[in-house]
Amino acid sequence: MGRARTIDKGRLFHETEQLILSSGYAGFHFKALAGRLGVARSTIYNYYSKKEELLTDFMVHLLEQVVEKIDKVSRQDDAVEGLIRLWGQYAYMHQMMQVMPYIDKKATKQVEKSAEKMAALLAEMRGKVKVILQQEQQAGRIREDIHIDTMVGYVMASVQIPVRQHSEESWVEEVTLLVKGGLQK
Amino acid sequence: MGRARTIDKGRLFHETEQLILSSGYAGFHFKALAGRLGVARSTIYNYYSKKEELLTDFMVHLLEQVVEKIDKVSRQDDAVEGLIRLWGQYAYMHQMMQVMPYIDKKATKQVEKSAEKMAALLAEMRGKVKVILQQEQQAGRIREDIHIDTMVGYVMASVQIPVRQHSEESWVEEVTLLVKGGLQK
DNA sequence: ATTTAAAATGACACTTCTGTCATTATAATA
DNA sequence: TATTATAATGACAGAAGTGTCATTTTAAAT
Repeated sequence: MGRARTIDKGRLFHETEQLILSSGYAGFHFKALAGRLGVARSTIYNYYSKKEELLTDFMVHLLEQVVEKIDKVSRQDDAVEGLIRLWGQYAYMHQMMQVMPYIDKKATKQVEKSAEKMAALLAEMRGKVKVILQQEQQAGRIREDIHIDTMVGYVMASVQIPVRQHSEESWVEEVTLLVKGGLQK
Repeated sequence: MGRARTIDKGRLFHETEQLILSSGYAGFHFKALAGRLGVARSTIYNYYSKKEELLTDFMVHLLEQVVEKIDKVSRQDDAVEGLIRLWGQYAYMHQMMQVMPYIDKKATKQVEKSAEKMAALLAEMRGKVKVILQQEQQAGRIREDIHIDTMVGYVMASVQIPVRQHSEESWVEEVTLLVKGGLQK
């Protein structure tokens, strides 16, 4: 019994993502979110009592998705290409992550907890990339004259290479060539 | 005659930069800025009547510096290494640029004008990097099987490889090796 | 049809940033 | 020392976001 809910976590997350991508952290507030959802602002407080809680909860959700996919990638044949392909799919994640530093992590206990989880997931992500590169090193496919953490940073940074003048597939192809072989002939 | 100014554009720019680097766009407002400068908030309005004007004016200033330095780099022996070294010096510029999308560019005519100039300077920057890469191609030092714009994006993205566990010099060295030669042995 | 539990809502008080302006302070000049 | 031009300041009104709560709406159960 009782009245049926008009919004669910799925829509909440989807509109949160869209709002941040279009307006950034400064433009992310419950008034704008309510407008997108077609409900009154106060309605959102029935789901999350602070915008920081909604945001960090969503971020954790997003990172968990990506970490899971990295696991699949690491079991693939060409793991480096797999990573680049994953970056292509989650290119917007990076933009989402950039709002992290501005979140007041001490807003509530819940936020604090989610923030810790986010940090842990990001570390896990870097760790998994590192393992992949080390596997490639052992297979003799990757150089050993450079600090492994620099190479991890290098692979992670490639997510930011802008695309989208050609197809996503050709982006993956070209970026993989560059990350593996560099600029040189 | 008249009272002497207590702040100048140099300090204004410096504190603007520091404030954005530490608090992002959300934390950039005249109250915080006045605190850093040690003056009343209303004092800043004697210099800039909108925060968007101050911000865009500063951005133009910053971009002009970098564009000028790219010119020097392009006349260097190893231009690609020169670019990476420049990225090392201006690593924070990228973080500054990320606030651009959130600026209300129609705040005033002045802001509109500066925003146009910023876009032009960014395009000029990319253009200069492109020319450098084309020169390297003609010298036979760089591959020709990948869209030039993808390569420009690749070089620009390398600014985001995190450093700073080792020295800045070893960052330049390692990142140059990676950008030129990739991960492969 | 009535009851009821849960969800949605609008109104209210609060906080923070914005932009202006009359007043006050100060350095140079007469 | 008195004058004057310019800079700095605090106070004010306004705009926008936050979080709460009493009231209203609605779907299901009786």
